Order: sequence, then structure tokens, then C-alpha cells
Amino acid sequence: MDLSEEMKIIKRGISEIISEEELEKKLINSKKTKKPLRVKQGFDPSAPDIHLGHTVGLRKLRHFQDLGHEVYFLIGDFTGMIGDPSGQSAMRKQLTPEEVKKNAETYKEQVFKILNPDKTIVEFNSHWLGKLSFVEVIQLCAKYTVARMLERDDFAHRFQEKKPIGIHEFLYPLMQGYDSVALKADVELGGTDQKFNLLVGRELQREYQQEPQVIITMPIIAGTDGVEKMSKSLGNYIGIKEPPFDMYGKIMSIPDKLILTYFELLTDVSTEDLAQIEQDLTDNRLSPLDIKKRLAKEIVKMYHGYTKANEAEQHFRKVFQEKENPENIENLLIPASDLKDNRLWIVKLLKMTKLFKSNGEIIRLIEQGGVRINNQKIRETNLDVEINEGDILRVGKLYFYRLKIV
RNA sequence: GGGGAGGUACCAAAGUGGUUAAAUGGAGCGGACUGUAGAUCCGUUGGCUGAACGCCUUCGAAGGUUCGAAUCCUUCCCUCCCCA
Repeated sequence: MDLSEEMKIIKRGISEIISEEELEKKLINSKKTKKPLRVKQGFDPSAPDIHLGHTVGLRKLRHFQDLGHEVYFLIGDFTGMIGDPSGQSAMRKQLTPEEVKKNAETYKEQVFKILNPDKTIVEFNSHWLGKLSFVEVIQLCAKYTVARMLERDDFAHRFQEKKPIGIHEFLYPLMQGYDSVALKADVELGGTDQKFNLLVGRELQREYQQEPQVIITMPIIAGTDGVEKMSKSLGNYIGIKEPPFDMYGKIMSIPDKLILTYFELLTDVSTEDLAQIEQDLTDNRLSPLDIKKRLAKEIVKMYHGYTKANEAEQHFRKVFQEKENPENIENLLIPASDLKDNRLWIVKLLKMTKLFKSNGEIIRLIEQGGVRINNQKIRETNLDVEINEGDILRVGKLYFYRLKIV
């Protein structure tokens, strides 16, 4: 493959690359010396569920692997104890070593759905950061200035808004940069919100007489709400481990304006197809609904296979388009001993679904018409419902249960 | 070290002795509409009790004053600003 083709693959769907010339040089050099590039990306172990937002970067790492390079999948177990301040408006809770360890393990289980395990080296930055002496830490700090730290957006904002900035938070970019030094990274990937940290890596590598890494920033994809970036803590994420239908359903609920972005960053749909889809959308040749269904199916297929993706699609059509009950409904087991004359208080019944934290929540939902039995809305909270084997209980839009007396 | 401002629910932000489980906005949730999109409208957002303006817990923490406190007093913790 020639250089321009390689560059084309690398440059698809990225946000920024610093700098293209340096990358080309590195690629050429790598080919000449037959030494693969060392491509690094760090992952925060505080979010053990890999979601589609993470896959944007992971997929790019995979591209590098497919081009013959090595990926250093760096789990920030040490930095995780501080918590990346990027994009945070306030200080984060520090994780305990046990939590970090557990999260890191979960991470490892999941990434190989995307990465090629043969070309992936999993590392933990506690290996080197945990060994630094206080003197060495101070020496590291001496390589950067407060003023430069304050150049960073989120620090600058917090500073301006008179919000607290912990001194330890200043160490985060330094540690991440030091990771690049320790790994002798050629390329580092990160979200656009990581740009500052990535740049610090370049600075530090220079300080340590290394050739600075090329940095590639990836767009941050918005979550299901279409506004905030996809993240676990905001609850707007789509996890790659989620069951096929949940995944399908969540993708269907994204705002239309995200369709193309998702196609571009989350699927293998070719650039040509992408252009076609965009055209079809603007021409109204295809409805956004149909295109979104294709998107959903495409993504579910990647993580669950064709059969499951198909099932999810059927399920969706049945439940939401034809307004029928889905085929596979979870059983809700009701102990016969709880029944009186075959009846059960509606609130107790709902409580058995484990969907609610309190009775108040249940009562609210009933009053708002969010509960149906056999498609019949229940509005009365003070009601003993007759329980028949096989009755279908529906809670909100999403949850279905088939009642079963045991 | 000195002086000043401030800590209210998921977030932002009112509230300075009772009618305050706490205005308002955002976000969330549910409903209507729809394409599980967007826009719009309505409802709802501490817990318990088969439910009532009843009880319990909540306005940084702990004590205190009072018939009654988010509101007053004391101590403590935390944040920010100015000066050094």
C-alpha cells in the first residue's frame, strides 16, 4: 500500500492531526526500518463499560493495526486515582486502587471486540508512574509552568469562574505526557478534549530527548441525547455489551442530525456509501427512519452478529411500528402466596419488576398513564388487579413482562 | 498571616423565623402527538404508610435558642476573592 492510501485510511473520520508531515515521515521511516509505529491511547479505568464513544478511537487504533503497527492500550490505573480533569467542571472523586483494578480488568475483556489482540500491548501506567520518586516528580513538574497549564480550556474556565482546581489536577497532563515518554510513543490518539494533554506529551518527549509523538484527535460523539458527549456518567451512552435490542433501540432514539456522524465514525460504511446516504437524506429519497434503521442494524451487527441484528430489527418493527407486544418477553414471577382471590395490589406488582426505588415513583408512573396491562392503561393506584397467567405488563415504553404465577 | 464573600435538591439559582418538601430555569421521567427523531403541549421529579395537606429525612457538619429554624447563635469543615 502506498503512503497516500495509508494516509487516507488514517485520516478518515479524525478531527485533527499534528502534524501530517511528521506522520508521513514516521510512516516512511517505519517501512524502511521494518519497525512498526508505537501507537498509544490511554483509557480512564473509571468507566469500565466500553461504549460507542470509546469505539471511535478504538476503531482508529484498529486501522493502525491493520496497517501493521503496534497498539499500546494504556490503562490509566495510576492516573485513574486522580481522575482526568478534562471537561470536568469540578474535581472528581478519587478511585481506590481496588476499584481501579477491577475496572481495568473489565476493560480488557471488552476491547478485543475491536482491537486485534495480536498487535495490542496492554499496559498499566502504574508500572512506571508508581516508581517515580518524589524528586523525580518534582523534576517532571519543573518542565512545565503554571501559566502553560492555565492555557488549557477547562482550567482556564474554572479559574475564571472561581472554581477550585486541585494542584494534583495539574499533574494529570504531566503524567499522561510522561506515559508517552515511558512508552516512546510515535503516535497518540485521543478525543478532541484530550488535545492539551496530548500536546504536553510532545513537549515532554522533547524534554527527554525523544522525537515528539504525532497526535491525532478524534471527534467526540454526542450521546443519545444529541447534545452532551457520550459518557457513562451522563447516562446517554450505548454500551457495546448491551443486549442487541437495547442497542438497536437506543440508536433509533438518537436525534436525526447524528445519523451521518454515527455512520462515519461507528461503522465501516465506505466513504462512497456515506456520500450516497447523505444525498438520499437531502433529496428525501429515503426517510430518516429507514436510514436510521440501517444504521442501527449495522452497528448491532458489528457487536452481536447478523442474526441478532435481524432479530432486533424485527422486534423494533413489531413493538414500535406495529404497536404489538414483542415476541420474547421476560417472565415476571409472582408467588401465589402474594395473591388474594387471585388479585394483587398494582403497586406491589410493579414493585416486583425491580424497576423502581420507591412506591412513590410507582404511584407517579401509574397516575401518569405509564402502566398497561394487556394494553389497557391503568390509572388507578388503589387497585387490586386480577392476575392471569400470561398477562402482559408494560411499564413505560420500554419494559414488558409476562406474568407468571409460581 | 489579615480582610471579605459564599456552601440550598441531579445541575443552576431563589428563599433570611411559621401557610417551605423548599419559587424559577435546565436536565430527567411519564403522557399526547410522531418516525422510540425534532418541534409542541400537559403532568411529574425526597421517603414511608392500600395514601391523609399524617409521619420521617433533607438546605456544608455538629450543637444551641425558640411553641416553631434553610432562615437566629456557637463551634467546626470546605470553596472563592483581595491584601501580605
